[in-house]
Amino acid sequence: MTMLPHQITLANDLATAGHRLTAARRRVADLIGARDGHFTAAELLADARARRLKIGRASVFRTLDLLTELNVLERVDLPTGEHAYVACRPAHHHHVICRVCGQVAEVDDAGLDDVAAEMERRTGFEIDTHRLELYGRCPACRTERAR
Amino acid sequence: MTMLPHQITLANDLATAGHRLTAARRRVADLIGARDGHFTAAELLADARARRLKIGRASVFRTLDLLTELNVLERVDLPTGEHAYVACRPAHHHHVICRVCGQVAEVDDAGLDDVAAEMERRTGFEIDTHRLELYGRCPACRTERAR
DNA sequence: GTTTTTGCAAACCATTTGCAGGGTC
DNA sequence: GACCCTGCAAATGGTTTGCAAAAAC
Repeated sequence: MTMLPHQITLANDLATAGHRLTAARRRVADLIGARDGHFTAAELLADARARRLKIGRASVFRTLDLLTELNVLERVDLPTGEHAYVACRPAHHHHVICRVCGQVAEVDDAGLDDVAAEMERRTGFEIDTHRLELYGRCPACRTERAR
Repeated sequence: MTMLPHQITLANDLATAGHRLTAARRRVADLIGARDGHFTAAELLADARARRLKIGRASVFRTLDLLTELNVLERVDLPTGEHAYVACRPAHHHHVICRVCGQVAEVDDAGLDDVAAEMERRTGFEIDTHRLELYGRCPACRTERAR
């Protein structure tokens, strides 16, 4: 449930997982670190262009995939249908997403397992995974004028 | 938590919501009714072609959007990243999706609200929506050989 | 008759892939 | 030096759009 800078971690994770620490990857990691909240591949690409960084479209996608595999990035589907990514620690589970500013907070299961168990009981399904995404307004955006 | 035939409903809903009940829409509704579990736009299109029904690609997408707006269809994002649709009642509920056969069961909140409330408390966010998708194996696929 | 829908094809957008050159270990 | 990674541009796959003809009300 915290929002930490991840850029250092990102680069590290790449290196330690037996992947080469290249300029392109470092740039993508920086761009991600410079953002907070969720972001799409397109936004990252735009950021890169804005900063006049030379990164190929494909490399951005490839790096995003790689980081997702390493579990330092997670892909979420926004209610709009867009695919976004959020940086997060490799254990954690669910995301609360601010629909005003895009800020993301992480929360642990907080009893969700029990709910899943209950649903398992009711449906007869054997449930092995679940995805929960919550949307609302972050503390900052809440106070900012009733709106 | 049931799986009912929806085709009749689908057509009805269209008509009563001030939309024209056209051949194309009726065909899409039939195709949806003939499926159980989730399906993608592409699958529906394939079904139509298989049955030699004349429906334009665009009409399928347009009808799908329309039905989604009417809340008789819901769009879910499979873990694979695919977009699928499931027919369902226009109330708040969640889906349990069988990863073997694609069968979908509906469940109501079963205590999720409390979990959400807890997460609200912990993060300071004001949560107004959530999406939960559960994946596993349905009763039928469970019994079908340990696998 | 007016307004909504359709089907088609082209347009679009996001993501992927093949490949030759360049960088990293 | 070997292998991994990059950038590019072209290919792809899914979804949308513009428009004139056709259907619904």
